[in-house]
Amino acid sequence: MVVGVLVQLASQNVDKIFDYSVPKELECSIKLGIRVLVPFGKQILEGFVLEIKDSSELELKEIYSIVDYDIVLNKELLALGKEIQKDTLSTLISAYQVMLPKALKAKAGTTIHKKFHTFYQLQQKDYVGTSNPQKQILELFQNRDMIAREELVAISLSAVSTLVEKKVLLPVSVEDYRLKYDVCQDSKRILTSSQQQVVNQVIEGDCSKPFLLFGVTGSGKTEVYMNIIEHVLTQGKSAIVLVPEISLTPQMVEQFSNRFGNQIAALHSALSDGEKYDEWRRIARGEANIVIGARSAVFAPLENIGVIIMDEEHSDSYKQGDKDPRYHARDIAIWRGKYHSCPVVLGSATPSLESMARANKGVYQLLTLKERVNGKKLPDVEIIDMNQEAKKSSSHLTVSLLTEIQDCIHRGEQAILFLNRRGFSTFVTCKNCAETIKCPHCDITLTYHKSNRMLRCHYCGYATPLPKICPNCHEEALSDLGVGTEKIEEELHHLLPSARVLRMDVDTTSRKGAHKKMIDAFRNHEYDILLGTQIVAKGLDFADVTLVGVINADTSLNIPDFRSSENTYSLLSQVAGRSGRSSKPGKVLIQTFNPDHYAISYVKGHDYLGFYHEEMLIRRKLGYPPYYYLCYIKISGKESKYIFQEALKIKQSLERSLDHTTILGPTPLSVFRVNNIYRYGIILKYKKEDKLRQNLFIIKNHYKTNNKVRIDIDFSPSHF
DNA sequence: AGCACGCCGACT
DNA sequence: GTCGGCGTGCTC
Repeated sequence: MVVGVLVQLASQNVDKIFDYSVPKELECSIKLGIRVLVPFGKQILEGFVLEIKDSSELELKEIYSIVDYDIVLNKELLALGKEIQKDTLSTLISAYQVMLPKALKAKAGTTIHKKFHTFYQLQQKDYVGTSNPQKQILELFQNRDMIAREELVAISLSAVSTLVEKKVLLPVSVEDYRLKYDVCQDSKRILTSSQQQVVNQVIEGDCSKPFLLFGVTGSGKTEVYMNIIEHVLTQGKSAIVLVPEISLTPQMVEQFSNRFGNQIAALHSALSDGEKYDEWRRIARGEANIVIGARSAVFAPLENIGVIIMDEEHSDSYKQGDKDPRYHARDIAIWRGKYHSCPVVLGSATPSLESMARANKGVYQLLTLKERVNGKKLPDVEIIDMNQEAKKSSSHLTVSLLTEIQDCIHRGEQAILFLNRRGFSTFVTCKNCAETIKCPHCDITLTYHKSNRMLRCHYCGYATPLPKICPNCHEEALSDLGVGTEKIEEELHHLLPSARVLRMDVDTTSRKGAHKKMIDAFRNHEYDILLGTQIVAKGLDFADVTLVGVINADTSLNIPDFRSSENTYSLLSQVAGRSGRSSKPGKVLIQTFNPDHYAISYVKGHDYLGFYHEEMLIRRKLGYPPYYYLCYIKISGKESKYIFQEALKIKQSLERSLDHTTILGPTPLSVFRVNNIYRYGIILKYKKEDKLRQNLFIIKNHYKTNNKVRIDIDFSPSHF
């Protein structure tokens, strides 16, 4: 017997299948998708068995040993890995490694310490106890087939040992799963008719096309998901639920665990590697049939999937952009949906433009939830023009906002204050007229480089020195902006001394469990105001929050990215959606220097479609997605001149080989030098380019032995 | 990723 | 004459 093995070495040069012969005694343990140890040059490495055959033309070494007796990559995942390699031009090994928990990756450096608990199983069903404790113990087995040692020993230690001696009970070791979920049965709610309609369409409709569930904040999407899953479970199938970042949506996990108990497995970043491994194992063994998790949970080793749900489908956290394979979980979900012939549900209150455009073209099936459950109205949104306010006071909190906060607290209700911190101080704004300086060719905010006092466009490379005076109002008032939550907290203490403020950001929630504690404390009214960044924007559901204040709507608008309007609209809508979710009407105040910008003004009317149509016009005009595909090529290395030369060569080679593609750059990345590595980017825009992957593959191949140049390719980057 | 092979500079 | 620099290439 001969096996084809892919070694766990993340190097392009070794990313191919090597043949090994199998010693006779190991033959019966060989299966596709297990890991084996193989001699590789002078070292012994772990690898995946991808092929099993009778012979090979080469002279072969023998497999050293077998690592897994259970398959780690099933047939589906093996096929999916090849697809990912083809699609993203990543190495095959990176595609497989991203599917598995870190603990299964070679050289993780962490050993898994399993905890075992002893349980007892009934061996002889007809045995009747001879003593009272024995009878008591045996009675417990009437409706359970496995009982923990502690429970039985509590009745009588000696009776347990007698029963074991008589072979009535069998002790078994069971891995101690670190996470337990308890079911609480009464968490089911009755669906509204529109919710029910959506559920029916998913479970009865045509599942060959993904569904886009467009539902306003508070329309009860989670309840819809749970009902679909309930139906899927009755068919004996399993489900995957993807969430942007599970630590941001603890309430969702709670709802699911209340409803489905131990059937769920949660995979998220707050778990240790060991805990992730436990959960992954439970899934692989079929002990959990609902998987909830962030991006990589889309690879959960479930069999017989009945539905894949992606909540907040617009979130850019679904795209892995920092390392290979640069995949989008949405694409993987759709691929797996096809494989299992099951529905894929993409849910959002603010769908990505790509998805909505596909829905409009009929590529996705659009499902809509227009209203909040129980007929609750969406909150009133008021926009505060900071251009006027900034002249009156230098505070970040306007009088109108402070007054509303005060009123809200007096009514015994709560407020969320959102500080938009993205794009922190890399752009320049005029303090007098609020003008931000844009690229004349790209309609993109220029990025300010402090080191050489230049403004630069990261799309086309245009650069200009930072002017002394504002080109719009000719005042000498240009400055870069930046505020932190600490600063706002200080101001609040000063201006509203009696208000109890809970500050929540990366610094305060980094400790394990801190996030949940804070949420509970806020829910229990230990605080009046929840102040935070992105972390307070999404998924939270507090009944008594009737006011949401956005301190600075503009920061996300000014980041130099073609998606900045989309991200801003989506973010503001999501934050706004935190207000007035229960019986009391909600209000939202948005402080902005750009009150007339469409990404902000459409939030006022909760008019996603209005925003969508306006943004689509701009995308078409500027040649961005969804009208064009993008591909980003990053060329990096230690010698900046040489890197630029090579980047130029790549551009020229692409110009020669591609017919229907716009090629921009090479331009230096916004952070040009990182750890003394210089980086250039080339952007490709295309509608249809059959030869693209083939040509990029050749380029990547060409540089794989050149350790002075590193090439990273990202198809459909979420940002540059 | 390692590790060997290989062909050029400064040393016991 | 040798030790050692890291460029190039291979690992079934």
